[in-house]
Amino acid sequence: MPAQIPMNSTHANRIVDHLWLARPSTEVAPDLLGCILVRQFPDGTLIKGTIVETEAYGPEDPACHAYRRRSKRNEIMFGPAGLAYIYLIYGMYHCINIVTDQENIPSAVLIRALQLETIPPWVDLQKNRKPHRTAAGPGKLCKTLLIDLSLNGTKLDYGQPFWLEHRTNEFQQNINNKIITFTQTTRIGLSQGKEFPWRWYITGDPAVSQFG
DNA sequence: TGAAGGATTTGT
DNA sequence: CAAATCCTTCAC
Repeated sequence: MPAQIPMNSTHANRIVDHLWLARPSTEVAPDLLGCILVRQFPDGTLIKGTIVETEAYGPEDPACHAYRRRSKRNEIMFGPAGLAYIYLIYGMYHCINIVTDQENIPSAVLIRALQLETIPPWVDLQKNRKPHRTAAGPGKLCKTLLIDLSLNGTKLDYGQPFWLEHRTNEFQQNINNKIITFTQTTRIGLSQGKEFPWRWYITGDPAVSQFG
């Protein structure tokens, strides 16, 4: 049994629930900016990071893995909101998505970059010249948080290998006061569906995986 | 059954 | 700009 952390009321209110994620990915993706992805390991170790860059994928979207048909790889995308859809890309990197919208509507948000609260001790700081870019990019993010295919289909819930927490009040106030702003633009690395502006990031954040 | 290519990253 | 590297998809 993995170590359990007692859930107090402060904590419970912060957990992102499935209903909140059961909306179109294009609505959820910008809302996830500023939310915190928490990774919990079997020994209880927690690594937290603020989401600073996302991309939405959905039905009628030629860039979506499930655009053509349901398959063994993409079937998690058809599941209920709140599952983790993880896939292997270019034979060497993993990417993590949050499944959104209603069941049977293939839809997910790719988490492209985190601003980490603390750098995990297993990260080679010699190699990572800039600590704040340790989780900049979907592949590096999964490498840093030790996320691979074994976690595909996991529910994002308190006590699980990962869960989501809502924005802090301070973060939300900074949005309200326009101290923090978002940029919406086109997605990265696609051959189809390039024209859809379904990528969002925190303007000027140094952990955003790519500018331009 | 085989070939092409990918929601990436790194180093030349 | 090309390599690394493996799984999925699609064509034959």
